[in-house]
Amino acid sequence: METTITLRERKKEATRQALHEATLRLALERGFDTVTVDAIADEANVSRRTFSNYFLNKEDALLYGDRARIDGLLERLRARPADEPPWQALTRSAAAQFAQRREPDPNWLGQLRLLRRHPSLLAQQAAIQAAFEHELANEIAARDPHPDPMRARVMAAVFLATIRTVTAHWTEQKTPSPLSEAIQTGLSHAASPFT
Amino acid sequence: METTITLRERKKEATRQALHEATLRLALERGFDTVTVDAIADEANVSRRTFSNYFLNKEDALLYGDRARIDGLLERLRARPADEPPWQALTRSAAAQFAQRREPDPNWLGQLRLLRRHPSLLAQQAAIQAAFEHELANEIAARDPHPDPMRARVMAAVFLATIRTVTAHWTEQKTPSPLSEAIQTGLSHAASPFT
DNA sequence: GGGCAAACTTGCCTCATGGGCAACTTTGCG
DNA sequence: CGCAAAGTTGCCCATGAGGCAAGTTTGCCC
Repeated sequence: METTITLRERKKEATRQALHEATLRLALERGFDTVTVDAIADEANVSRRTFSNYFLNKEDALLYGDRARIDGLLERLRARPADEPPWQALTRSAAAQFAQRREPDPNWLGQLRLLRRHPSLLAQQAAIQAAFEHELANEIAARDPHPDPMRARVMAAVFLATIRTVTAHWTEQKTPSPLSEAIQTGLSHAASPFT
Repeated sequence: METTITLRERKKEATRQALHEATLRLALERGFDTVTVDAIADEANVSRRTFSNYFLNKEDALLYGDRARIDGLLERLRARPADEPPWQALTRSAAAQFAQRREPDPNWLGQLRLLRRHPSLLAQQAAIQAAFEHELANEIAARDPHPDPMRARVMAAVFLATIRTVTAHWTEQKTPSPLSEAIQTGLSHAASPFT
């Protein structure tokens, strides 16, 4: 599943990754909005036109990692026992996803720092998550003995919003505590009655 | 509070409203992405340059109503007794905000229909709400006897995500039941343990 | 190994857009 | 009534998205 078989596909993935990294690197160097797509394409040694073949815009390219991370989360979720209650499956998947690296990827931290300052990135991130919300909601409904579509969607939305919020908050505080802990705390807040 | 005193301010508001409505009208007629800013400005009898003075882009103009609605929500929240527990204050504010009209504004319904089909609108909406999240979180923290900043933010995010999700869901189902009910149900889902 | 088709990249072009600037018009107020 | 502030507009430019067609690379079958 990991190994993309054909050379063509491996190259494609490499290009995509290169563009993503070029975007991040330049954005951190010069500030996100002063970076042009031309510059990014240059940095990745492809034409500007090729950039457009891979990403819709700078935001999209920068947040490519987010897409991957969320995909990972979804995979973990699907791998969990089918009879596990939805919220527990979500929590455990999140735990697995965020616990993996002892110290977080510096690239990712850089991305988060940018995210905080640029509303256009926030918007794009939300759009990415919204696209996932449906799949997430389906997965949730599949585990619910009395599936209520709206409840499933709300749960999916709450889950994603919590992760996004906690991550943002964690980034702003230079908290020494690991992110995975913060996520668990946040999720438990979201899961317990707000009263 | 309602009456803007000066002529200047009334005119400004009228222009803004005209641009918003022109955007909605044209988007419903021709489809959101085939409408140009030029056409909108024309329809509202101002120059394209003036459009830019009021809104960042088409999405922003279309979602002007959302901004207003959210502002209303915040006002209602602030008007509530200071010692009311946060989640209850939120729920009641939402109830007041959504119960007001017996049958929803057809313009708003049109807007919601567009929202569903256009990710760029979803993104913009999320950005608007994100900008709001801080104020909401502050209001929440102010009501919490043991304020935990992260918890307040999570609560704000959960609240907004729930409203957004329920509204979207309600729009997709032609449910005969009123939106305000759906919102209350959704909020109660979000507030009760997901277990 | 050769060769063909599909996939990918690139350059070129066009149209839309955001926003700076400066001239002009409208409104507020002393 | 007249000036200053606020708002509008036209002009301009840098950037961007994406269609199209020519050129290049890769996959695959003979």
